[in-house]
Amino acid sequence: MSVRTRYAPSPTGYAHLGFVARVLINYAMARKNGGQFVWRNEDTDRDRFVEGALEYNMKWVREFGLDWDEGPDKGGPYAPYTQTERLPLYKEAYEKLITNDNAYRCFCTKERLDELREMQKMSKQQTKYDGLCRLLSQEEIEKNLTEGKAFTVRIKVPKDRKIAFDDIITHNHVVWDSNDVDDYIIVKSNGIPTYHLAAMYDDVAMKITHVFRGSEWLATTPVHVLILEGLGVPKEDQPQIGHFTVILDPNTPGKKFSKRNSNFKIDGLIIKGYLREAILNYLMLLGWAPKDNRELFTLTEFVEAFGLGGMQKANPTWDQKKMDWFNGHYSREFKIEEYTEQFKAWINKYLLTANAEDITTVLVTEEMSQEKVNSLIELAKKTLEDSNLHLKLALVQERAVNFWEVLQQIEFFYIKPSNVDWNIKQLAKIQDKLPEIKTKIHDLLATLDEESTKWTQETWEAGMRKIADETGVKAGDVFMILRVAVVGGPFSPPLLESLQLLGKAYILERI
RNA sequence: GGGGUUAUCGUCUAACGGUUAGGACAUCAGAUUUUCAAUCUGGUAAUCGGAGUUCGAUUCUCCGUAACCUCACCA
Repeated sequence: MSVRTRYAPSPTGYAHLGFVARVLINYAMARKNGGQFVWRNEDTDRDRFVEGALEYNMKWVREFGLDWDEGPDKGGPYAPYTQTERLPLYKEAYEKLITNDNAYRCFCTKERLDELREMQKMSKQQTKYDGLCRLLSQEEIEKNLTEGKAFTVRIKVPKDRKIAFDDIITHNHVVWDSNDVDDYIIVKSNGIPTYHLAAMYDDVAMKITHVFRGSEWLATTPVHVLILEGLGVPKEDQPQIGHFTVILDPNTPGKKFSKRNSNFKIDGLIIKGYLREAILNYLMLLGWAPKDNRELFTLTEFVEAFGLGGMQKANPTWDQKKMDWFNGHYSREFKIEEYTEQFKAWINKYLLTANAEDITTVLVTEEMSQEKVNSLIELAKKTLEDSNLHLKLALVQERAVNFWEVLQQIEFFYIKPSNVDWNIKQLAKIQDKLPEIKTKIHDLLATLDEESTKWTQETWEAGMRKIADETGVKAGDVFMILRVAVVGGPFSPPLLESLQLLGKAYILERI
């Protein structure tokens, strides 16, 4: 039997990187085994439905280079792949469950349920349905039905039984006492099934062999086992189920990473100019590790190396430093032409198309104002026109973590630094000599003809060292003075190479 | 409170019941260097606690502890 996995999000919100991590596992499992990967649209919650969420989430998963074989957008042999288009199927299923006494209609009102729960909480009892409607006679049920009373359908959990399943990720044999399991509602009073019924029914109907889902589903797994049994699905036709970890936020220890952290927005890192392959690679290793501890994987290499044995049980914490390291690694691997193309693609595709809100939440920080962000975006447009862009990028490629940093590091090539900060540690002791040295550097460069053979880094360097001798300061300090004048601060790409690209007029204007 | 899951350096993790408990990121020191990086070399750093099984426990069992998930007509 062919391996089939699925990713089944509900279109109730916008995806975050946790989505991508989960798709990655399902995708790898299917691809590794030559099977199919299915996208199913679980839109049974009409109240929380968000228009456009499905399309948005699909678009971004695709941006990461992940694709699926069957889904609401492309159809397939088990269509439809949107649950609200499958309602008649579920109806048939739950009627069968009722007929076979695996489920029952519950006419309790929301108010009674709320009251019941309140009372149980107050008396520190387990909050659980009390089973009142289990007691209804056939006559009472018929009467309620003819009166048109609204009802939900609940799973009828048997008494005094063990319910067990084997988790294919944690490799646990998990056992529940059925008396601890609630009679969950599997069909709402509007006739639409809840996750429990719809997902189980569809996994079987779509011949899904392996279900990888979040650990939030572990607690309701006994319900799912019961539904599968009640539906009469033989063991060998049931999907195998595994629960995987959630990614934790280092800023709020022990808490799930949320989209509120802009680094976890699905497009947050992308807008900052991180590379897809780097993000993907980092995500692979959050929750999975190979026996040999290899860390660098392309998507195809990951698929090749993937195995259930490497799945982790404990929740990992996001480490931005490691994310940065991966991005630096992949950035440095590019030839400069490719790197330049990637940079331009980032500007065109992500930076300039991002909406104002995304820009603000992702790029504006304590250190960077909205005005600064806006001016850098203007700069980004300008770099697109620069035929010498690749020469500048070559100087910053190995020292920037992401493209947004690149932009900041090449800014001085285009814009004269507005607030030059001379108050730096290295120059603290020679503040009084600054004017003299600046004049000498200016003279040195001003007297050289840009067209002449003397206009070289060697000449500059020799001249700079001579100035150092004459004024009795360290050569490094003289270089630093020139650096601060030209760049505006103590950090820069290689100085002389930068000057060469800048040109004489621009240098003299600044020193 | 009930049920379930998890626990190795700061972080991600490796270790048929037998290793000086390994690697990566981070960190520290050194080399290189006109700055910052990058690169190279080296160092610091961990088995949650307590019993038990065993010749021997990071690994198996039990008891604690902590964290997470769940206890909705949400998924």
